[in-house]
Amino acid sequence: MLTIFARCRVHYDGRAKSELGSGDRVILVKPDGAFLVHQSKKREPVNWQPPGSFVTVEVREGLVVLRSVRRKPKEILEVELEEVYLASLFNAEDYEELALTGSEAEMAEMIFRNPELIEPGFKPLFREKQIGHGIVDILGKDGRGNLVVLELKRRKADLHAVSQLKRYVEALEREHGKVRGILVAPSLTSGAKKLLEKEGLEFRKVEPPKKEKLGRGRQKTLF
Amino acid sequence: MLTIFARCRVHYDGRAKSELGSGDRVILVKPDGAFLVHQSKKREPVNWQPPGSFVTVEVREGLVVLRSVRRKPKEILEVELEEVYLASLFNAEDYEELALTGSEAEMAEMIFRNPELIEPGFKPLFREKQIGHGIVDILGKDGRGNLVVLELKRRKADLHAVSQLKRYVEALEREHGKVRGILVAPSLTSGAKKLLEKEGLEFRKVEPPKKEKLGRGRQKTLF
DNA sequence: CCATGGATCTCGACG
DNA sequence: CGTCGAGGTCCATGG
Repeated sequence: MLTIFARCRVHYDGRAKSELGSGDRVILVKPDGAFLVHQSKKREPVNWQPPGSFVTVEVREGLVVLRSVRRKPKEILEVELEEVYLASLFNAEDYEELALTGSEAEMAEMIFRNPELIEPGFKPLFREKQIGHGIVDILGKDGRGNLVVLELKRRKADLHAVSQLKRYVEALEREHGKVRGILVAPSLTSGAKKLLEKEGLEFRKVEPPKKEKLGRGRQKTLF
Repeated sequence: MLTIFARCRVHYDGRAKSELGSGDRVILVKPDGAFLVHQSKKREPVNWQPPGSFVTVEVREGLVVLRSVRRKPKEILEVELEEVYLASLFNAEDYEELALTGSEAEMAEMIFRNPELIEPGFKPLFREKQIGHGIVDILGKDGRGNLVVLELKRRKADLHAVSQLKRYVEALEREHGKVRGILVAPSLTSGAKKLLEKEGLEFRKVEPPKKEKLGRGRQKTLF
């Protein structure tokens, strides 16, 4: 990894186009082609290039210019180095992957193992099931044999989540009869609650589970 | 800005929970409280804390531990430094803001200045208009006096965009009569096209404009 | 390659 | 502060 502290200008053209005037930034170039330009504020880089991009260095009018090019979509990022304060190369050895818990995927596993979290008699049948217009989180049946669609959210559900659920319910109702739609989340925004009620959809309060023992991130390759 | 190259372990608990075993990473701590841990791959930090978090340093069992705490939601990030290869402090002076063109906001401006991009006789009336369930990009009327909702996307529109548009149309049709919904984007995904047609919604191909002369980012405060 | 949807999304705007 | 939606979103997963 190459890290540079420098006063620089940045030019980007691709999906959009941007200019950034002269100022001090941290530049990070990763071996996979990822390229980051960070100002002294915010979590997000002010400019960047994703992994798979290719870096070159050239001198233009006495200035060193870093140029990162991405194919498909065609994007070009150029950093004019006006004054380099420090440049360092870091050969990072890292064989570890992040192990994370509390995801929506774990909510789904929990519901499959414990369907009464939704309601007594609920039977989950499919996971990530492709239907007419989209991919349903969980498709199952209730105690009376009605088709039930679950839309899971690991955090507070908003209007978008309700629209998503409604789209699935309507797609399924074209082939089957009445279909129940249940939004499963820790909570709802005020607007989501209003729309949910108006559309005749349901809500179950469920928190994403946090495992105590976190496996290695590699575990995911075992499935 | 503080930058550290180190072999470290990372522990996070908050909205989710994660563990990252020992390996070499770049750690970036910004004066606004943003805290980033980067592995040698990907554009995204493997662990982070957003701006507004507070960093402390402590020594635990002979190891230096960086601890970043966020209030609301309560989140804790801890980095155990096992071996520090380099640590540097960079006093970055930067008064420039990014000037970006090609955004959805600029698509909207273009349509207000040039409504026939949608169709002859179209009259845009409101921008970012709050309606029953959400906020409409552009609300206007067509040549025959019908209410028209535009949903703009700066890139290829997907199923999600169609659901959004449909939600707006249905909310408006509760009060007014027939309402036309038009998705305005450079292109559509296959699934979006199918759903759009089934729902009786329309599509107009429009590319986000790229300005030639980019103003300072500050310009946005003038509106 | 495209399509789909999650994310510790982040970020800005508005009420 | 919560709600809402954009984003050069990035990213993994399937077809």
